[in-house]
Amino acid sequence: MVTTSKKKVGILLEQANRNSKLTFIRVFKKLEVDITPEQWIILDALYSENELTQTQLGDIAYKNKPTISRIIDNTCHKNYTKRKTCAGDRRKFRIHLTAKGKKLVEKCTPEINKLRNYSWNGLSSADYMEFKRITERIFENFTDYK
Amino acid sequence: MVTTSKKKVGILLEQANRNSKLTFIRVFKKLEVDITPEQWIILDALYSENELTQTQLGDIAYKNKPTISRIIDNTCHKNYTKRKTCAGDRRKFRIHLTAKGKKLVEKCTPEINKLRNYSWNGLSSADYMEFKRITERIFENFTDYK
DNA sequence: CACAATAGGTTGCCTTGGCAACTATTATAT
DNA sequence: ATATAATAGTTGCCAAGGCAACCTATTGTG
Repeated sequence: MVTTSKKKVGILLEQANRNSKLTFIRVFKKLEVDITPEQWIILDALYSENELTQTQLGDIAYKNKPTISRIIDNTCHKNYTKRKTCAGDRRKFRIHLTAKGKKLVEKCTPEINKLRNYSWNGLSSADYMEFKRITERIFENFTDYK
Repeated sequence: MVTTSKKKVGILLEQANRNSKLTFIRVFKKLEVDITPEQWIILDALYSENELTQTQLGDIAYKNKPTISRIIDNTCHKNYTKRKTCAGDRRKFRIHLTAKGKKLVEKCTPEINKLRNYSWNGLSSADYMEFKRITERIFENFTDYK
C-alpha cells in the first residue's frame, strides 16, 4: 500500500518532463538546429495549421500570453515565423511559418518522430491510454483543488 | 489505435506538470507563505533529513548545480535555510533549516498533504503504480535515446 | 611528491514562465 | 451613443533552468 504522503506526483511529473525537454534539446543540437523545445511546439503546430493567432498557439502549447508572445518573438527574430496583422480584427496577429521555418520543420520531423516513437519503447498502446487517462485526471484534480 | 505521431507525451507531461506547479503556487499564496514550488521541495527535503549538501539536494529535486545553488540562495535570503561550511570537506556546504524554515514547513505540511491527496482523487493505488511505472519508463527511454 | 582528474559550487548569458499592470481594439449593455 | 466589459497582446520584474566557463578543494596515479 502506497500512502498518500508517499505519492509525490509532482516529482515524477517534473522529472519525466525535464528529461523529455533535455532530450529534445540534445536532438536539436545533434541536428544542428537552433531552436528550443518550446519553439518547436510552435513551429510544429504552425506546420499542421498555418496562420494561428498567439492565443490559439498559447492554447495548443498551454502557455500564457506573455510567454507565448516571447517565444514567438524568438522564432520571429530567427526568421522562422512572421506576424501578420489581421484585417478583420486589428488586435490579433496571424502567425505564419516562413519558407525557412517550413524547411526547418521538415528537417526535424523525421528525427522527432523517431524520438517520439522511442520514448514509448517497451510500452503498449493500452499503456498510452492509461497514461493519458491518469495525467488528464491529475490535471483536472489540480484545476479543481480549492 | 493511437499512432505514434499522435502520442505527444511531452505535451501531456508539460500540461500536468505546469498545472501542478500553478496549484502549488496558489496554495502557497492562500497560506500567505512566500515560497515557490521549487523552494518547497528543498525545504520539505531538509525537514525530513537536515544537513544535506547542495549536490544531494540537486539529486533529490532533479536539478543541476547552478539551479540548486540559486534556489538555495533564495531560501537563504529569506532566512529559511543556512549554509554551513563542512569541516571534513571544505568544498561542500551542509544546508540546514533555520527555526523560521522549520516553522514554515510545519505551517504548510497539512495543506500540502491535502493537496497531494486531492491530486489523486478518483484514482486508485493501482493507478499510482501504473503511473509510476509508465513515467519512469518514459524517463529511461528519453535517457537512453541516442 | 607532482600533476592530472574529479568533485562541489558559482557566475554569466540566455530562454521560459510566473504575476501584475498596461495599451489598444472589439463587443455588450444601458 | 456612450460607458463598460472583454479580448489580444506587450512590458517589467523576478525565479527557474539550460549551457559553458570558471574556481577551489580533494583524490588518484605515475
